[in-house]
Amino acid sequence: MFASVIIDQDTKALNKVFNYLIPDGMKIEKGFRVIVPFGQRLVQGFVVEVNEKIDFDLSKIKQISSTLDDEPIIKSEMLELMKFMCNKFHLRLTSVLRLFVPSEIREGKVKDLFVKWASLNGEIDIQSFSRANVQKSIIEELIKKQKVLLAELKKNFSVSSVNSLIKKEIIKIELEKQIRKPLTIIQQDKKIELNDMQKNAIRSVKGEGTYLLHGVTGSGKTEVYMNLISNALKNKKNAIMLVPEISLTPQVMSVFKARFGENIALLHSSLSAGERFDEWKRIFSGDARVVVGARSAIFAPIDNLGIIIIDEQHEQSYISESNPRYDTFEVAKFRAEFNKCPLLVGSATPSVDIYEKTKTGEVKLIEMPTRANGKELPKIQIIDMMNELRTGNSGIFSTQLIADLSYVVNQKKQAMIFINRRGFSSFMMCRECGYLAKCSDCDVNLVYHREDNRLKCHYCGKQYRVLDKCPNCGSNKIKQGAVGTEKIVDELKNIFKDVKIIRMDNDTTSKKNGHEKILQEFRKSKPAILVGTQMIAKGHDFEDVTLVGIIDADQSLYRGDYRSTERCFQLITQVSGRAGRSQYEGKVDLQTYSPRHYVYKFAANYDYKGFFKKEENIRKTSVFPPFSKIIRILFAYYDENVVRDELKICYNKLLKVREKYFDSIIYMDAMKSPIKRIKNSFRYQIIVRIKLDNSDEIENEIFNCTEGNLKSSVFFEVNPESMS
DNA sequence: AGCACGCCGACT
DNA sequence: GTCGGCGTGCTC
Repeated sequence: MFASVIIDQDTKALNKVFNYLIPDGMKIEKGFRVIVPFGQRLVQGFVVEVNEKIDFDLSKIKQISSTLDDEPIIKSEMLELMKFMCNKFHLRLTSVLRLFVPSEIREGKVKDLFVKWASLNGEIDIQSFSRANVQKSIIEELIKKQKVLLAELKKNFSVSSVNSLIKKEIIKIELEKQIRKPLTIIQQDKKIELNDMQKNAIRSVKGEGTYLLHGVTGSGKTEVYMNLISNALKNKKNAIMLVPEISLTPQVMSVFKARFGENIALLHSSLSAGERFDEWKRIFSGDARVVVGARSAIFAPIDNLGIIIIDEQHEQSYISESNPRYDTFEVAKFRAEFNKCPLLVGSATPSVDIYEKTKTGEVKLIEMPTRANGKELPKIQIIDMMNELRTGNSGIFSTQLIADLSYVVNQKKQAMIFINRRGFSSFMMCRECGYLAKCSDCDVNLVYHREDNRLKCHYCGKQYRVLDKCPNCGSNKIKQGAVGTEKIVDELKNIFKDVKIIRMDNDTTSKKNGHEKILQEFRKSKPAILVGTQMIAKGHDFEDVTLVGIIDADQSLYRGDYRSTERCFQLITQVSGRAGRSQYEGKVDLQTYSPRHYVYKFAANYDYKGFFKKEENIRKTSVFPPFSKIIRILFAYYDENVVRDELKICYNKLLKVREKYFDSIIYMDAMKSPIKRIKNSFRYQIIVRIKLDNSDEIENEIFNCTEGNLKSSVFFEVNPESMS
């Protein structure tokens, strides 16, 4: 018998299977990890197939050295998924396989955790310890308690006495496997009476297929999810639920823990290696039947799925931005089809892409148009910042926002100020000559961070000392430019002297539990103003927040990205949802320099359908996704000439493809990437926009043009989230 | 990825 | 003469 093995080394050259002979008597199945001789050394690999015959020169074949598993670590569903993902996203076999097995397991560095119990090894004659008093009392303790934790014994008596008793084999040690449980707040499960809208939603999800739950903020989507998961469990099936990393807060987790208890496994980025290892094994062994986690939890080794749920479907984080790049929705759809179970995605602001699919019937639409508590959504006021300028206010805050903030402060309530950037101010710029401080390894401007008074590169993390003189012209008029969270906090502190003003962004939450600490502090301070980036927009219910200010709504709008309007709409809706969650009425002040843009009118009226219709129309006439496909091929290498040459080779091949599909290719061009250099690699890219008919075939032909023996790293993306 | 093989310059 | 630089190519 022969085994087809994928070598666990993520290189272009090893992106294929190697055949090995299975030694007599060795148990090998699909999905086993094995050690095989490879060249001059031994390497780890994954068995993906077992065959009787192979198409390979038998004289060159080697034997498998050993196995690492006695049951498949990769189940057959995942092997199918591997093939699907390699095709769909043009990925390497190994990079996909590595997604399925957490590095803690793959590298074998993390082991099961054991606690050591000490007990007496048979009958002991206590009289024989006349001289050794400590040892005597240890034995007395053990007679009394039978079993004592070794660590406790060592702490309460003396380490050396305990050790000598172990050496004399008077004490025996037993190992007990310990499961490392991620810390969660224990909370009582509140059974909530479902309303008709929710009951209807639950009833609508029946049988295979993809469903979109479009429910306004506060319509009670989470209850719907939990009921559907309960139903799956009742039917002896398992479930996966994905949420954006950012909303995996202890609060959210404790709600699920309260409902599903020991059945649940949590997977997210702040687990320790040991916790992740144990959670994964609990899922693998079938002990955990509900997996709740961020993007990568879709690869959880759980079978017999009864439902897959993706919450906040529109979130960018579901499309992996770094390698391997994949779209979680497509993976979830594959797994749902494989398990013949429903896939439910939910959002208050679905992506244009998925909503379009409800029109074609590919996705079934379920609507929850009203809030569960019957409260009105907060009123959104559009504030024209151009008008502020005309009336002589060139500050960050409009007079309206200041007035509303004062009101909130007087009422001892809370407000949130939302801003799109981090850092004190974006860039350091010389007012004399226009010099901008840049990173030496990346083609990006450095960002000033006041907390540690340094300049940082947000792409490679390199840090620099602050400039006091312009290195170009020597002037000392080198200053920060645009507005960031720190600047806003400073200005607010000037206006509201005795009010608690809290900042929350990437910098202040980077420490462990930093997130939680800030939110707790905010929760107990009244009045208070919380200033933050995207992360304040997600899933926190603060009863006393009655005002939300959006400082620079336009930020996301004019970036030349076809998705920027939809993002802007999502952001406003999302942030607005933070105001007036309880009995108090909420208000949103939306500051913009382009108040007449259609996105604001629809957003202010919470008119998703109206927005979708307008946006759909624009995308259709301009032939942008979902009515076309955008392919981006990025080349990166440290030698600029090499990248350019290799890009040219690829482009020349592409010209032939364009000739062949002339009517289908709307646009094709090669250029420098907007960020020309990252981590000392020069970045060049080709953008191709193609019509939808035949697009899979054309996509594959385009992909083929990128293959060949190239020095550059090549990244191939369809409808990328970002072009930089 | 690693490791061998191979082809050129520097030197105990 | 040889030692060692790294560019190229292969690993069932």
